Amino acid sequence: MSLSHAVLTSLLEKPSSGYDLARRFDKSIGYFWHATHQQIYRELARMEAAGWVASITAPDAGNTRKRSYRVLPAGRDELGRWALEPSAPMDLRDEVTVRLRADAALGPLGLESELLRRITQHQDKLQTYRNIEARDFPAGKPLGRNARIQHMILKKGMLFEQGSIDWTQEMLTVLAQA
Amino acid sequence: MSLSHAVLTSLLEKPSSGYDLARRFDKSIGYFWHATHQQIYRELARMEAAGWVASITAPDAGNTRKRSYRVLPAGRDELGRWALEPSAPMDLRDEVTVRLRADAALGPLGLESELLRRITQHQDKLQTYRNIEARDFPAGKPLGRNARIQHMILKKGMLFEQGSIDWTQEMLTVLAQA
DNA sequence: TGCTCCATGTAACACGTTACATGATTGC
DNA sequence: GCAATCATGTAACGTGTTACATGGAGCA
Repeated sequence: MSLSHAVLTSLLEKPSSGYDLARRFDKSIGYFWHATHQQIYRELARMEAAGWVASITAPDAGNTRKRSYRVLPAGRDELGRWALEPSAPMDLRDEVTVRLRADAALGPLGLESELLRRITQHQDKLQTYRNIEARDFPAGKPLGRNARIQHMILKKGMLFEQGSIDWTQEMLTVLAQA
Repeated sequence: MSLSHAVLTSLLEKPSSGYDLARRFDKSIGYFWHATHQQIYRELARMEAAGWVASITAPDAGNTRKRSYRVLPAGRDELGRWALEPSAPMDLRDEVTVRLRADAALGPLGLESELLRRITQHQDKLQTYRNIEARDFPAGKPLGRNARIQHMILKKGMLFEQGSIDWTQEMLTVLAQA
């Protein structure tokens, strides 16, 4: 698996506490790799035991338990090693396709409202990505290699959302025909 | 989760043995919902205990243990109930985006060959889908409601593969620029 | 005889989700 | 004082993966 490597990458970009990582996984990187805070704490504990990361009491901890994690050389090595492994293609397991197959097998169930709801969700997410794009990758500003890579990852999300909207709309017309 | 409901749907389309289901999940439906044979046997056992499906010794079992499963009314009801539940949006967790982020954080790692490999995989899958489309949904032939839904699901896969090819090619040009 | 495929299963483990617990800090 | 948020964690369970086991059938 690669949750640990996603966390390593995120930590490399910015040393953080588990809580901050969890919130970042709910925002930027997490749009592409969801994880709950329990998963993240578990991975951090494992990686610290493995010597991939180290933690100190966070500078802004005050009287709290807040800890700050950073990547150790062994973690960098592991991440570089892993990044070059061949990776499995993404699988597209979307519950809605199963529901549509069930609709086809059982007869019309009235999935239209669900599809409309999905379109709204995709539009919201697309707008979120567009806002991030406008903020982080403004048109006309020259970007470095890292920024261009990050921008492409964001674009992937935008393409996916737009494609989902278009496909769902076509699906609605199919359901509308008798 | 919904593996059980995916299996129910598949069984509804055609009563089958666990082995046959596993092979179908490796072909048609499985392009959109992967499952190993162990998962399927586990689900079948659970659903039989729950009264959603029933099994008999398969007609073509011979001296083997082969069993044939079919959906019971309780299973149909459950599937119809589930299909109208609101569903979570699909998450796009692609390992390659994590690897690219790692590349951005660590410096150029040489992911080009991996990306080229992915393009080939996406092209192969696209061709597979096109073959299925030519066989099951030939142009000019009028299709019923069910066939149109199945066709749309297949199209979703084709759109995804084509989008992945295009995006990966653009990503390669980004990596090629210094 | 030995090989491959058919067909089902057990066991162990890794990953993901949900519920709950604990205590400090911040803002009204 | 009270609620919300910050911050970390335990426990239980469900899902997904990997390795291995078992035995029949078909074929050279």
